[in-house]
Parts: sequence; structure tokens; C-alpha cells
Amino acid sequence: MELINKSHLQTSDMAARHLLGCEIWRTLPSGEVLKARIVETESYNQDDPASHTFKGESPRNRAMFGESGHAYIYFTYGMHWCLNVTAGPKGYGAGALIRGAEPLEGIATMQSNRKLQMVIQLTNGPAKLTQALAIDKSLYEHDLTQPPLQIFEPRKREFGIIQTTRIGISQAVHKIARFYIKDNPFVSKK
DNA sequence: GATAAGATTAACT
DNA sequence: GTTAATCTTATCC
Repeated sequence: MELINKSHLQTSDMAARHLLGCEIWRTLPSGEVLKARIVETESYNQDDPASHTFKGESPRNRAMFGESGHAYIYFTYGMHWCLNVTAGPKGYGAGALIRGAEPLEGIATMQSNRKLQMVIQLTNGPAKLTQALAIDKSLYEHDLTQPPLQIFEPRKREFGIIQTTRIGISQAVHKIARFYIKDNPFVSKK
């Protein structure tokens, strides 16, 4: 396994597609490493009315305007954290939301973090996976090639990719900017 | 200073 | 299918 190659994060669409099949490694303070494979993503950039960066840079979204390959983490609905991988050159607000993942290692700890036993529901949603992997604002703008939160490339990509419209937004609802691995049960919603 | 909406989830009916 | 939970951010006084 090799760390993610940031040359594949030049646009939010490229990032969203490239991240499919990649593994997220989360190293906890205890030393335990939780691993999950990304199976669903969505693309957002500053030319897109549905993106947090559409109206320009702000304290909340500044990570999206920074270097690619960093974490943009935001809090929403009063209780949920969501994780994005930033994309594009510095100064251009873009990134990919991680919407779904497949638990690989550290499942018992994820069950504990989620207060839930059913593996299929541990990380099949953007706020579910951050809770399972203990990701919050402390990792804001974190470089995703460094511990305690890293992304690795798969050796081979033997899966189909489905492209469709995004979920849970009210602007640009018809834009094709959601990507997921075909037939994977950990995709948040068909 | 006040208000409304939100890249969601889980628990209801 | 509907709705409560819960709070930050943006926007408008």
C-alpha cells in the first residue's frame, strides 16, 4: 500500500473518482489503527452552488482553499462531523466528501464508537464514518499523508464506478457529482 | 443581536 | 414517510 498520490487530486471530480477504493487509516491515541475502504464520494468546488466554497473563502471553509490532500471537516445539523479531501491548487476551493466506507480493521472499536453492533451500518454515511473513526475538528486541515489520519492507494482497482446526482442538497441537484463502487453494500443509499 | 438553514441520523408512526 | 435532536455559520437587521 502506498500513500495517496496528490497528483490525482487536481479537480474535485478527479479526487472523488480517485478516492474510491482507497483506504483511510486512523491511528488512535492508544496506538490502534482503524482502517476502512472508501466506497462513495461526492465532488464539490467553488463553481458549484451546492458547495460550501461557492460564496468564497471563510473561516469555516478555508481548508478547501488550501493545498490538496488535506482534511476539510465541517460540523452540521448540530451534531455531525463530515470529512472531505481537499482538491485543486491553493486558492481554488474544491474537495470531495467521503460519504461511505467499508470497515476493514478495528471493527470492535468502531462498534464501540458508534454504540452499534451491525457492521453494515457502521460507516455507510458521511457522519457515520467520522463517528466510527473518531474524526472531528481536531483534524481540521490535517495533511492526509501523515498520521494520525492517512489515505492509501489500492494496488489494483477492479470495480465498476457508478456516477449519479448528489444526496441531501438543495442547489445544483441535477449535477452528476456523486461516485460510488458498483454493488458495494456500504454505499449510503442507492 | 436575532434568525434560518444545513453536504445527517435515528427513532418514530 | 415524518420528525426531533442540536448548534455552527451565514445573513440580515
